[in-house]
Amino acid sequence: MIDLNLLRENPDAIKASQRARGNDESIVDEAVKADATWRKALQEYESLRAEQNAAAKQVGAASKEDRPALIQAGQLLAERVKAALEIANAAEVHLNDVIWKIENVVVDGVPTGGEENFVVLKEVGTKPTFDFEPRDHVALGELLDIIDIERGVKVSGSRFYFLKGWGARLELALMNMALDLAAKNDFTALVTPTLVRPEVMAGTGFLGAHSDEIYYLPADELYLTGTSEVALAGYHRDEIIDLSKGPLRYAGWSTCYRREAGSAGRDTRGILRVHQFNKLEMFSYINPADAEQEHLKLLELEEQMLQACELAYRVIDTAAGDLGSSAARKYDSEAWVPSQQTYRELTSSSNCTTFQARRLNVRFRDENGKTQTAATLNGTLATTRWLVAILETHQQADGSVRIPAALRPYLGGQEFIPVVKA
RNA sequence: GGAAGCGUGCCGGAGCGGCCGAACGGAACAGUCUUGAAAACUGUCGUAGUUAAUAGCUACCGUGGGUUCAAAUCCCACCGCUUCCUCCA
Repeated sequence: MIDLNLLRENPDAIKASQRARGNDESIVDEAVKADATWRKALQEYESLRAEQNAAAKQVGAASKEDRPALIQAGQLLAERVKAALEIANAAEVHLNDVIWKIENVVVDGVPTGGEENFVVLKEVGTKPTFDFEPRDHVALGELLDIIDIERGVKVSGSRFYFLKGWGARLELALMNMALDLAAKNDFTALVTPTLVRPEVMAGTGFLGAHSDEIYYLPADELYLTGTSEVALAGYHRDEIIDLSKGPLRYAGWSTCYRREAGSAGRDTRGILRVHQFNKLEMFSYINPADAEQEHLKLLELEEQMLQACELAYRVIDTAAGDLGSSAARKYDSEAWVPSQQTYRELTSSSNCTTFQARRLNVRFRDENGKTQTAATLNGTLATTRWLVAILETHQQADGSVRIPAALRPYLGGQEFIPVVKA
């Protein structure tokens, strides 16, 4: 949710953001109008209510004889109050309807345009070259007997899989390495719930246009989360958190569930795009003044992970039109996937400024003791998808896969994943 | 799943339908005293909306409805917690 004060003081800034995103600008004018209407209605109601409160007090103090007349007057007043309240409530509902449609105001410097208008900030590492015909991760998974897609489909349907043997261990090793890195950098580990209430899901901004991406359990009114970001953002909902000793940082591990409703036919091969995977997510609660700096820190840690996995990658600054509704800026890092001869997203880090926290009512006390809405940021430190890039990048001619040195301590020192099928 | 009880401010804990945004205690903060500290004493001590306003007004006593001139206080529903029983790990 955007800041109402910004709407009142500088609606043009919001319009500019809407333009950059390719969103409707006129909704800002509508919001300004709705806000004014609501405030007027609210004042109307409040002054009537004040009158009523005073009148009710008189009844209490009045003598037996005077009471009937006062009560009768009060009855009339009560009706007017009720009517005024209804008007004010309706105005507030309308205001919220409009205001919730406005997406977060983008940070200065975010490239304008749509999905293809991203700016490449850097390219790191050398893309692997092979003096043999490289296999894709599906072939490698079969050869090494570490990814069983066939049985995943048998048990759960398309876009499901089993990780097996070294595959399962590799994923856990990756998660553990990421967790260690996070812990070293002041992130508290959290294993989070993956079923959340509607308010939390809505608060994080996932129930907007893309709500059909989300699994929902109507019998229990719970949503399955597509990322632990949801639980991590809800963690401090309705709290005044203490940021006086610095930001609150969490590293949330969870399984993630995505319906992939809009991507039928896309990435159908392998485990690049699946309904269920695991992820370690960084999440920071911070003073908004420090949010951009924190964003760079998250990116830096993501890069450390990519480098530890010895992957070639690039970092992009996502264009405004491709940002999620909560994000004011988003950096993605994409690793080179040899079988596709292209970069694929492995991490995504968003600065949500105060947008998410305002919806979830997460505040802190500033230097003056005043409560202020906190800023929230999130970033990926590891996901199951990383296995795709790792396996394909480090494959050998015989199909075995070299394990990056940084991961070996988490795998009992193992250096290669051996071929088990001829 | 069945039964009973309970949900009040940072915590504990009062609260006859009007005088309750809420007693009292603790914690915290500030000050007095003290060489310093403790103790004692004094004071401050919720959040939000509206407003030019740290004035006023409004709202909030689990949540949502209702009754009433007036609700923390009565009624209904829901949610949560505790205990007992049952069940299952």
